[in-house]
Amino acid sequence: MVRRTKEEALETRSRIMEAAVDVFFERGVANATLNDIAVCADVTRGAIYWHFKNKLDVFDALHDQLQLSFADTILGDLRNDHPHPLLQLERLCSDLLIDLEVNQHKFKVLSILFFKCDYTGEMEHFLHLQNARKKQNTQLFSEYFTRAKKHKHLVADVDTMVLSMALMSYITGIMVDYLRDTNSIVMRKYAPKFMRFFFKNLT
Amino acid sequence: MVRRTKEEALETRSRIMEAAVDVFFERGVANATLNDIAVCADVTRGAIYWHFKNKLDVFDALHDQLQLSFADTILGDLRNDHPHPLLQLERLCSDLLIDLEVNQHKFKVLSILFFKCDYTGEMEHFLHLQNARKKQNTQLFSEYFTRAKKHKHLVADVDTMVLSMALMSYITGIMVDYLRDTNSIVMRKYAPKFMRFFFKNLT
DNA sequence: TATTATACATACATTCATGTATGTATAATA
DNA sequence: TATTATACATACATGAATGTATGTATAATA
Repeated sequence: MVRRTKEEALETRSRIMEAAVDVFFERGVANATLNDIAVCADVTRGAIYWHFKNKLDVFDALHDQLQLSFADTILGDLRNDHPHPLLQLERLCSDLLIDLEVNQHKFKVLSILFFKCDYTGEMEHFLHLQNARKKQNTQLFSEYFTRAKKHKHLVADVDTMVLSMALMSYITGIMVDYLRDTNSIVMRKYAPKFMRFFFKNLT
Repeated sequence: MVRRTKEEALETRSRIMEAAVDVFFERGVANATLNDIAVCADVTRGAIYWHFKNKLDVFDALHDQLQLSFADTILGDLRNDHPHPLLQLERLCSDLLIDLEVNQHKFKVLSILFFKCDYTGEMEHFLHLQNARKKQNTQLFSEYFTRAKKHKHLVADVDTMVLSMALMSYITGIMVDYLRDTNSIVMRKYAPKFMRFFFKNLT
């Protein structure tokens, strides 16, 4: 029994979160027990109850982390004033998809969100969060199209919001299908193809 | 305590399945108890254990039912030798999406599959089933494109499988986004728009 | 340096769903 | 019509996860 420093405590907290990712990924959120997570993080349940209110609170932390990372990526990309916004967006989307193949952490967390948890009861709240984020991200996507209009790369009468929603759903679908069956395609090869197809009749 | 006839027994079985849909939809598969389902179906757990092995077996029945219905719809449509396969497929996809808004049962079951269950442990099996079905349905989709090539509606050098996969993912994404937030769009209005956009550069 | 709050570990009580075993009235069947 | 299998209902034992209460060694702080 040792009293940890504040630094060590923070490290414990993030170890718990990493362990939660692994346990949620393998056992599912509903089926995962706090003891599973504790064992995986090499602590006891006491530690988890110290850092988090309960299992939901752990999930909440993971959820928040991912949601923010997505919006950040887009916002960061938007700061770059690209001469051809459509190509810029095409590249961004392609990269987002390919990142699933590269970034093991994102892959696991997204797999959890799509396939390893049920959004009922207190979990339903997270669907609302996802919807809110989706609307924000759709807005961000439409910004690319608006810029494209200014560059005369896009005819003025297209509905940028419908276009953004379509693109968002397209990406969601590709992600879902990929996460469900990782072996079905190699993202590095197919993501550009899929995206090229979408943007082909725009550029 | 009455002994039911065979007819009544079959009715009991389907009542249990319907109740399961409602309970799974509200409480989630993992969180739903067999007692919840029993109460909802106005029977006891004994009845469920008589008709099904356990909760997973109930889910399996629901899963099977839906999977078959989808393939049937496509196969039935393919029997119709339409003069313009691309428009035929566009219409089919649009109808499939709009059906979510009309058919309450499909809506609930698909919501369960996407958002109310986690595919871990013994549930993982169903992901494999879904992958297998997806491959079959993608094949069926590509049949439309192959026919379109014969009609010279599609240039010969496009990869029909990639096109089918893209379309499949597109539909998946639209479904997921719609099921997650039913109020975001009116399918009757947007499904044709989304589909038109996809087929615009093909037709 | 004395005190206090921290960062956990340990122990316990409660709840609750599951599977199974058993009971039983009555269709089905011969 | 007698028998048997059916279609459930009821009762019970088991296990397991949760939340909390309590213990404690030591950073932090004054």
